[in-house]
Amino acid sequence: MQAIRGIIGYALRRAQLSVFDDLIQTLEEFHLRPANFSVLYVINENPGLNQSEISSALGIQKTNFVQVVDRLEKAELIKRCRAKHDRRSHALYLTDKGAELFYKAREQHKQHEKRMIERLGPNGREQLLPLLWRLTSE
Amino acid sequence: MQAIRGIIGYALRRAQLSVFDDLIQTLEEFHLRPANFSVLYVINENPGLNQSEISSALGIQKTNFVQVVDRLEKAELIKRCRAKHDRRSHALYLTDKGAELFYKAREQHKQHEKRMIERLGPNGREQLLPLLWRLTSE
DNA sequence: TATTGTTATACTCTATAACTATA
DNA sequence: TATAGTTATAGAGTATAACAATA
Repeated sequence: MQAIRGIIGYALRRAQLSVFDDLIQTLEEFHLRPANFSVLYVINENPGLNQSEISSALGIQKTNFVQVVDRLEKAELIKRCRAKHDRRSHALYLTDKGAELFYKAREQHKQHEKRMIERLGPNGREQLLPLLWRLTSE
Repeated sequence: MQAIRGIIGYALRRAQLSVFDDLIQTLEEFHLRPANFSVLYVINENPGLNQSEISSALGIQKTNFVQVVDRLEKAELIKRCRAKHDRRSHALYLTDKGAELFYKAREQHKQHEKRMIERLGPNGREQLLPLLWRLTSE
C-alpha cells in the first residue's frame, strides 16, 4: 500500500468523492444536487424549522444557504413562510410538488445507499457510521 | 439521532469537512493546501513520476493538475524535468527547498493525524481505513 | 492515431463583509 | 445591541473542449 493511503484525511476525501460520484448520478434525473436533497430531507422530517436552524444542522453557512433556498423555492419545491412569533425568521415547508419529488428521489437514494452498503460488506455500515461521527467535531 | 445522520454520504461529507478544518489550519503556516501537501507527499515517496502518473494516483484531473504544479514550481518547491525517454512528459522532483518545507509540514501533519486518531478512539483508525477504501471505487 | 501537457473557460462550492428588518 | 435573513463578491475546486508537441 502507498503510504498516503494510510492518511485519514486522504482516505476520507477519496471515499467521499467516490460516494458522491454515485450520489450525484443518482439524483441527476431529479435535478437535485446532494445539498438540495439533504435540505428536502431535513424539511420533510422537521417541517417549520427556520433557515438558520436548518443550515446550522446541515453545517451550511447561512449566507450560502440563502441561494440554496432561493433555488428550491423558485423550483416550487419548498416555500418560505414568515413566522408569526418572530417576523424576522422564515419557516420552511415542502410544497406538494416538493414532497412528491422528494419521495421519488428518496426511493432512488435508497438504491444508492444499498450500493454503498454492498461496497462496505457485512456490518460495514454499522462500524463506519459511529467512527465518522466521532471524527466530526460539531 | 436525526435520520439523516444514518446516511453514509452525509456522514462521510461531514467527517471529511471536519477533518479538513483541522488539516487546513495545520498546513496554513506552510502556505500549503491539502492538495499541495498530497502532491509533495507523493513526489517525496516517488521522485521522477510524471504529471499524469501523479495526478491519476491522487484522483486529480490532469488539466487541473497543471495549475497545482505551476503554483508549486513558482514557489520553488518542485521542479519539472523533461524525461529523456519520452520528451512529452515532465518528471517531477522536490527541490531542496521543497524537501525542507515538506519535512517540516510532515511533522505538523503527524500531530494532526494524532488528533484525528484520538477522536476515533482505540482501534478506530484500523477499523476506519479499510472501510473507506472499500467505498472508494478506483 | 494516441498520449502528455497546456490554455481557456465556466460552473459549483465556500468564505467574508456589509446591509435590512425585526427583536 | 443582537439576531434572521440578504446581497455582493471573491476565491477555491472541478469539469469540458480544443490545441501543440511528441510518440
